[in-house]
Amino acid sequence: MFAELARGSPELSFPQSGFMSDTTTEKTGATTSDTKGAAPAEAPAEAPVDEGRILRDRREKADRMREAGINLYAQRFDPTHSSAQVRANEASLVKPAEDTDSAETSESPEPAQIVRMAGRVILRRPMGKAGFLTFIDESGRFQAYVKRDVTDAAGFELFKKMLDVGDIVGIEGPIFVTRKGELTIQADRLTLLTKAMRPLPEKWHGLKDVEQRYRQRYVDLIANPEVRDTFRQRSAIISSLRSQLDARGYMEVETPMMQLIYGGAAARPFETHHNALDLDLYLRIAPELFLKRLTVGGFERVYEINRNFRNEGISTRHNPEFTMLELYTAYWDYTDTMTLVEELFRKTALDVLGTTEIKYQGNEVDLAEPFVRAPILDLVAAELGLGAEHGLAWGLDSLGSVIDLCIPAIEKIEAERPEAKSLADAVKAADSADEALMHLFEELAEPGIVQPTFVMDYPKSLCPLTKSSQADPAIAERFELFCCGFELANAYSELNDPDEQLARFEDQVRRGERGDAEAMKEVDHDYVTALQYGMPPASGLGIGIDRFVMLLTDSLSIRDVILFPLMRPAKGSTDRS
RNA sequence: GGGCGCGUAGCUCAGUCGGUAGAGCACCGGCCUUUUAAGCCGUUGGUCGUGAGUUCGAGCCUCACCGCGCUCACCA
Repeated sequence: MFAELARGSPELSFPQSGFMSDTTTEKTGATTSDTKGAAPAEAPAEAPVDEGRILRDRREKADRMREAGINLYAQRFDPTHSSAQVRANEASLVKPAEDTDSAETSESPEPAQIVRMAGRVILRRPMGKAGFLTFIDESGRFQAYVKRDVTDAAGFELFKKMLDVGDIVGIEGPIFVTRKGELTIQADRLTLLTKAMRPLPEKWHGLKDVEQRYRQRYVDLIANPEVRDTFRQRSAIISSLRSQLDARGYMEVETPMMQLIYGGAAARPFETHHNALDLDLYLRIAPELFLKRLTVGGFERVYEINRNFRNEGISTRHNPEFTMLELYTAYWDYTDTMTLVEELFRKTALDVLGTTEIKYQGNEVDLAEPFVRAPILDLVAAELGLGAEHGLAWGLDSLGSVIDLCIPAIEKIEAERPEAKSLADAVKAADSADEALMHLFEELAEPGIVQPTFVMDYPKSLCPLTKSSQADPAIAERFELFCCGFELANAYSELNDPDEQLARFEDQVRRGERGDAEAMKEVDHDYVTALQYGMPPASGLGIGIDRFVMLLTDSLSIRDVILFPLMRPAKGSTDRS
């Protein structure tokens, strides 16, 4: 590839270099005035008043450049090297002799190789008849050296008079090393590729304002290199998961995001409407019921990585649209899925970070260690100090038995920990014994789980899509993976008995009628029909991709791993856009 | 939705006791042919989130509202 780079060839194309080009002049000149004239008919000619002096200056400068025949928005450019490629090939690219005078004597044994690079100018250091500019391309920063004696006249004029930090430029010339030892491209030719009309954030503090970073992520990405790294890692994580699943024989599918009946999770949906069919639809809260229909159809290993939408509050761990990996494996139960999760997490960390040792907000976790497997009730009993023969069980008829077992221990805890106040009240106010115990788990045990832990064996009454255990019918074969204090995955052995599924759906609808906003509103009869055709025993898994990315990138907020998190519209004067 | 905090120049931030708004960088002008946040000299730039109120006088005090962050509730 580099061999094609004609050594010092005069024919290297420089498509829009034409400061001097008459045709370019005419064309851009005409375009400019036409554009102005053709603007929305009665639109006021003046730009918005609040633009500020810097923006007005930039506009006036752009007008002057257009009048001089400069194309502010070039058609194309052919970079031969990224900054990373130049660094990787330093030995073969750097001019043999640094002595600039000898170049004039035309005796240089080998003409230096000419390269072309492109990127956004982030620093300018003019020094009279020469100067440096630092630019970034996707692989990093690099500097160019501009000098009146070597740079084309139009390029030098551009650098001296018109170039702004933020502009995107193309540079052509040989690579050399400066006296201070920095790898540099000598700009034999310098061309404007895109004019920036707005200034970049301050050059060493960057962009700090969190709100602006989220609202204008493009600026955040320019100004904060570590943000680029985070989103590169996010992409690499998803890519790693896909290749692992593909290698294991899973097929990626897409199922409906607009659904007539929503299901597959306990959550409130977004509502929308199809005009032509005059049909009310929901944005999906989970793809589960459709993916399982596919296992009925004979696809034994399927997965989907895509968005779900839940009409709930926003927090550092919740965005209304979030990305989930959901997969289903025929003939497995939830213990097989536990093994899969461990292997997926390990391999992804290795692929993306090169290690299984993770630091998250001060916690250290090694994914190479076997994940703990712990029944919920054992964790609750341990927190309450009840010992091995704790007597806790799912499906107890009365709340009274839970109260008898737990309240003495809870009261002791409340006395010791002020933040645990009202725990006893919450237990007494629960709708069922199962909910009381789940509440105890969430309050007492869940926040303290740092090492990766499969919390397993949930109450059947709260898991309408999960198959029960043979050993104890009150137990649902379900686990959730917790790590560093938050939930990362949820999985179970799938309920595939159509009669039982119908009964559980009907129970859900009754709950909804009693006022549970997160229960199903309507039985999905087609899903029951699918089960009647026979679904193989199967285990399903959901991994919250955003949270997994948070864990691997040490991000405190889900908004730091979602490119464009949902924000309220900016109103009034805080609107900077 | 509740609680706490924040909002000042394009960016990062000061702003005392209520006395009429500042710095650095950026911008603009000048000098400078291997710099490194280049340097030197000189300018310019403000609806102090919005709107009321108190006051002779409000960036500062009071109230309401808007937006953001953290947190609680809810959830994955």
